[in-house]
This record gives sequence, structure tokens and C-alpha cells, in this order.
Amino acid sequence: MGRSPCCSSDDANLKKGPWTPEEDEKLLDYINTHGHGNWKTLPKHAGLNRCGKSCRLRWANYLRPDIKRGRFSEEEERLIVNLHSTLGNKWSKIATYLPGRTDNEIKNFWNTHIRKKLLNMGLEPNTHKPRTDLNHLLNLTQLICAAQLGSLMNPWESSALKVQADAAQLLQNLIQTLNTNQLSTITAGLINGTSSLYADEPAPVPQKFHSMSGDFLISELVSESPETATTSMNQMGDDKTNTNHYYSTMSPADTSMFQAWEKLMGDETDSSFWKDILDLTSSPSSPIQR
DNA sequence: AAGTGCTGCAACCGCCGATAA
DNA sequence: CTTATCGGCGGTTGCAGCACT
Repeated sequence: MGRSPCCSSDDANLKKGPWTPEEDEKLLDYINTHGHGNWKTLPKHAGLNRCGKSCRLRWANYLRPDIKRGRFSEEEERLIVNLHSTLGNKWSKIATYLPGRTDNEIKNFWNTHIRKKLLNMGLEPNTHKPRTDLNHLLNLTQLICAAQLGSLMNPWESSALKVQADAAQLLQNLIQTLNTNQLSTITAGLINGTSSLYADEPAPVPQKFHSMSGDFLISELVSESPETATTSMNQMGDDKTNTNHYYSTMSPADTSMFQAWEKLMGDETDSSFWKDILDLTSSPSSPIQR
């Protein structure tokens, strides 16, 4: 069975592509006086040579009077990220929480802005968790090589470079460790605020996670409503106690590595260093990538 | 000034669920 | 119960405008 495409008949004669102001006016006039009613028959009645679906989309995404135009505010952006972390790519659902914004607009905004932002922060946009794909880290290897080579060729500049190379090396070791099963579970707990190792304990949510770009708040929402989502975001705070709690489950070697990492993250100067690394590794024009 | 690449956004395509016949 | 139709949704594409070389 299945269904035929909505505009299969007379397809060749139906207009496609961008709408003209005249078409917009016809559609607006018709809907304002008659309401949209049946979208399938609307174009005929409105004197439009378009398929009903095209008319519906034009109305919903552009002509509707309650549409808010212009840039997304920071508040809206934050809300979208939060809602996406719980709802996934349910753009129409997300749109119901942003009055005046269409699902299409939000989807576009996500794909063109937020997605890139999260990637640059070292986060997987679909899961909102740190990226574990090693492709991303290949650049780090290159960075380490470059830094080490630099120190060979330019010994008098070597100390700063060495610090950077050491930091990058540490990060790589850390990620490598994270790829082992046990630690993945632990860090998943650190990040999510839920750990299968401590399933019987109340999950400390949401947590603060120190990402590669410095301190970044990941709100893994447990709540269903966006109202609570926003509130929990605002209520987020540092949670060292829980971090120490997780340390207690690691081997001494892993613990010292994590502590070294934390020290690195706690250092004001180092956070700019990580930003530089991220810029280097993510920028398409990066000399490292050439 | 011309060519090229990138970005953002409007619109299209194809699938799915609900529902009417 | 089966089939056809519609509205809605998410993914993808195409193009205009802009930035850069």
C-alpha cells in the first residue's frame, strides 16, 4: 500500500521554488478570509498553482502572523540546547516551547550554529557528551609532534612548547584511559550525574563538567518540562565532593591522571591554552590540518 | 574586479501516524 | 479490516549573499 506523493498529479504543471510576493498575497488573503481548511484544495480555491503542501509550509514557516523574526537570543539558544538534550531532533516539540519560532527555523539554527559550537567544545551534538571519536584527537597527535619538533629546532622557545606538548599528551592518555570500559562507566557517571556503579544512590544532577574548552555546563536534563530545565541550569554549581567520590573507584594511576587533568583545568592560563588547542584542531584553515 | 568557497535559510522530499471511507 | 488520503515531521538540497583571495 503506502501512499502516493501528495502532489503526484499535475506535478509537472505545479510551480516550485521561491514564492513571489504576489503568491504570498494570494495565500494570505485567502487564509485571512476563509482560514486554511483543507490544504489539498486550498491552492485551487486561492488561485495558486502550487501544491497544498507547499502552501502549508509557506504559511507555517513564513506567513503566519505570530512568527518572530530575527536572531535567536542567548536565552532561546540555551533553551534549545537543553530541550535538544532531552527531546533529541524533535524540532516541532522544541518549537512549542519557543513562541513565535518555527520548527524549521530552530532546526536550521541548530544545524548552522549550535551544532558547530558544540563540536568546537569537544561535544557530540547528538548526545551532548564529550566526543570520543579519535579522528578529533588525531589533530592532537599532530599538535604534539609539531610542538616536539618545534622544541628540537628552537630550543630557546622550548619550555612553553613543552608545557603545551605535555598537556596535550596528558589529554591523550586520559582519553585513551576513558576508552576502557570501566572508566567509561565512571566518567559517564561524572558527566551524566548517573553512574551504573552507584545505581542505588540518588544521582547528583545536573553536574558541572570541565570540558576541553574550559568550564562548560552540560545540562543533562532529568526533568520533563523546560521550565524546570531552565531552573536547574541556573542552579548548577560546582560539585567537587562527587568528583572525589568517583576517584575512590579508580586505580591510583588513573586517579593521579585525573587529578593532573583537574589541576590543568583549574589553572586560569591553561584554559586559554585549551581554547587555542580547540581553535587549532577545529578550524578548517588550521595549519595543522593542511 | 573576478573567481572561489562558505554560510544561512527557504523550500522540497519522502516517510509516518491518524483517520476517514 | 483494508485502503486511501491528509497533515505533519525530520532530513536534505539548492541558491542567494557574503567574505576572502
